[in-house]
Amino acid sequence: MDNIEVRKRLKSSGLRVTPQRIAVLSTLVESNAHPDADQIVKSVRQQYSNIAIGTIYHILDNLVQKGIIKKVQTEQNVVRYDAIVEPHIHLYSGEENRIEDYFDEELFDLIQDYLQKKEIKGFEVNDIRIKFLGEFTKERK
Amino acid sequence: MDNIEVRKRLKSSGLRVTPQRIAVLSTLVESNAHPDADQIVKSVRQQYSNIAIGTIYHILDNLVQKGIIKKVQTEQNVVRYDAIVEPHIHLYSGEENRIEDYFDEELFDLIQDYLQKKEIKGFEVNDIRIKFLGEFTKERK
DNA sequence: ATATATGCAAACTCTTTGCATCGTT
DNA sequence: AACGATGCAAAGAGTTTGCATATAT
Repeated sequence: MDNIEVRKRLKSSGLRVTPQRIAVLSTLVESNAHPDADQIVKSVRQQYSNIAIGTIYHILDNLVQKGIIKKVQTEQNVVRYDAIVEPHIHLYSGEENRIEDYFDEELFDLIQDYLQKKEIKGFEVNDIRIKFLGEFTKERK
Repeated sequence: MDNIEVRKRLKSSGLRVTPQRIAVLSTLVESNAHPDADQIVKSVRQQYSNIAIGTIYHILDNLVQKGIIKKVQTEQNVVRYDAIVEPHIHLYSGEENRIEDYFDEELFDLIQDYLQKKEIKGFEVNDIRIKFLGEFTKERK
């Protein structure tokens, strides 16, 4: 996704299009490492050396509110961010503290179908989060 | 589970059986609310008024290391704890910040079977974490 | 007796907040 | 011009750490 597309996404969400927001969202879109706020700060500061940490947190909050990005929880105590909002699975290695995306529509369909047949009493499901904990092997390294 | 069972669990894991550990683990076993460290401190202090926060964190870490309890991530930035280590799903309402357990062996079997047939390239799955985000309806309230 | 656990307090990390200034619409 | 966004610094929450003392084995 290029900058024009990033600007469009911001604009259509009703957020003002500022250089800082473009930089934050671009960074996130270009990264597949699910960076935390600190990593985003470091990355964005290569371009905007004086962007404030508070601003980064504000922007990330804005983007989450608008559904443009998602928060990712980790075993550590740090929020990470993901620019992919389509359903997907996170492969997580605690040893490496590494998150990779794993797309498997078939599996999601399987679960969706299951939930439709056998609904949960007293709970309405809006979103499904699946995480596989484990270890990355050579092929993926 | 009574205190004797809690002591057994601690002992068989190799941890020294201290009153503080018994209190922390008992609290966790008796709660189904997936409490965070602060809530555990408050609960345990009804019995041991001078237990230190640092000690609670130490104990919780010990228990997690030994696989007696598990950490639970939430949308907020607080770690919560779960004494149930068997596979189960978490129903989570952000509005209420509430986590409920949902046991569904059939669904886990479904996923297990699926993973056995179609393994993920470059990743070995050790644990599956599933969370449904949504809203609790009247019946469950 | 020894190794480990606890209590306490200080330190640390990540995140949030208040407020003046700046920039987008 | 007006409202919202940014920068800065201080504060806050949750968690970790160091060290002396206490306790389980």
